[in-house]
Amino acid sequence: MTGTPIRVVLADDERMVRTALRVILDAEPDVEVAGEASTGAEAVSVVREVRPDVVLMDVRMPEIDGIRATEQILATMERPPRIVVVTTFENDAYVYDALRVGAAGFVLKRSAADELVSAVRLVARSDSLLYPAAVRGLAAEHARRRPAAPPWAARLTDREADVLRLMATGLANAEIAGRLGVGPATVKTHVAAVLAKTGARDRTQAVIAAYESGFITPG
Amino acid sequence: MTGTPIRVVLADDERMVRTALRVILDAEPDVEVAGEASTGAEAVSVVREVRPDVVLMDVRMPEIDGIRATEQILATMERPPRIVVVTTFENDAYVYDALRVGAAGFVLKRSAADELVSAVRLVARSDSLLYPAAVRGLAAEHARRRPAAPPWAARLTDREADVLRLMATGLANAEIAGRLGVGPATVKTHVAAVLAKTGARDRTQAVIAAYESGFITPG
DNA sequence: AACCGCCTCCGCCGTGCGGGGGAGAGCTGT
DNA sequence: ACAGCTCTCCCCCGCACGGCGGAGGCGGTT
Repeated sequence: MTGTPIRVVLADDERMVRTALRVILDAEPDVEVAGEASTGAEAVSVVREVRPDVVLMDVRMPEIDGIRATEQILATMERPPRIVVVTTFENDAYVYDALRVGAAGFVLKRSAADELVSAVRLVARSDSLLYPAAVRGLAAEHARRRPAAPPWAARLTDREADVLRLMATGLANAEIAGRLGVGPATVKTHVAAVLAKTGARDRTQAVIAAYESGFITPG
Repeated sequence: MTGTPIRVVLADDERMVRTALRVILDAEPDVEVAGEASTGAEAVSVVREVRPDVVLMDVRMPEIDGIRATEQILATMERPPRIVVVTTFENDAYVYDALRVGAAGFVLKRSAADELVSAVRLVARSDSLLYPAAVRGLAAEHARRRPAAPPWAARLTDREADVLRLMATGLANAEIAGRLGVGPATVKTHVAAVLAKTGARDRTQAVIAAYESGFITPG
């Protein structure tokens, strides 16, 4: 626990917010504020320079907003820091964009001090805890709301279509079986039927066919 | 801090996992394991009975899976507990469903002990920290939009990107090898790297990730 | 009744796949 | 000179996958 402290960079256009955050974080022995930035562009350069563990990034900032700054940092650095987006409103539309470009999480400005500190510690030393990369695919996931009638769709039975949809979410046969409440052998039968009817050689080709034909759609 | 302990219910079909979780949590003075369940149906009834603060819910369970158990608990209780989904794979498709039905978060089984404890404490006493209720509106509200650059695309090497593209056309390893003019063993190495970096369990999940992230597009 | 499509499940079996190592060559930046 | 990354290739191993054939039940159609 008493190793090197968690190095944090604060990016917010309001000085008051920055100092508030700094006061909170400086009170913690294992956290060190390594830099500050007041614009998105500044944030990018400061982060590149000091190479922190965590960045607290405001969404609304002049020149470049927090989203694009996040995007640039994650895209251009080889070992990028974990970026926590700081926002005022829970339903801020920016939040969704932040998640999509790869932010590790977000905190509300009205959060209690210890919640903020918890968040920093959490993202600093866990790359797989609450809502990781998976969330970023969520938007795409739920956009699958458009049946487009592929040529072979009519030939698939209801059950086979169910199985194909679950295959296209990356599930293994045993998992599909659990989901549908049937035995693994049954799933294998349906999978075989799907492969035959779609002309696919394996489940991967079947999933590709499902995407390409519009049977299922990405975001 | 020294009020009533956080009461936790463990739901997992494997006894070993349950005891492991129990050992970890019992070591914490402010956490108390109030009950265990080995099936989804049992989880629902146990949770109703002991009324815990937090439920650690496995996704894969007999009778009723963790998703439906979560759904039932949240739907039928007036003050439902916070439910943390426990999963093995970061990209487990169940995760999306878990979020949609209202899970508070999820942890990976390979997480460190203190990460688990942090997660329990976090969800127990914060309803507005990392990824709160707002995320659940994501599926409904923020259905479409462009995924932009996937966070892992930058981390793929040129060769790995080549391999992923060929994987996404349905080619087997040997075929990719022939296409790239290298040996099959080399392709296997690249495939393994792609799986690791995308968090995919097998080539099918990797291809799905490629589609969903916009790395490749249908048509 | 006879037929047929669909769903459910059971074996057996070969193999491609993915995890776990390791290793050498080349190239870059310090 | 050295570390670090990438690309190349090798081994062993366990297992999920997919191909094969077979079977029973159930509901429609003829």
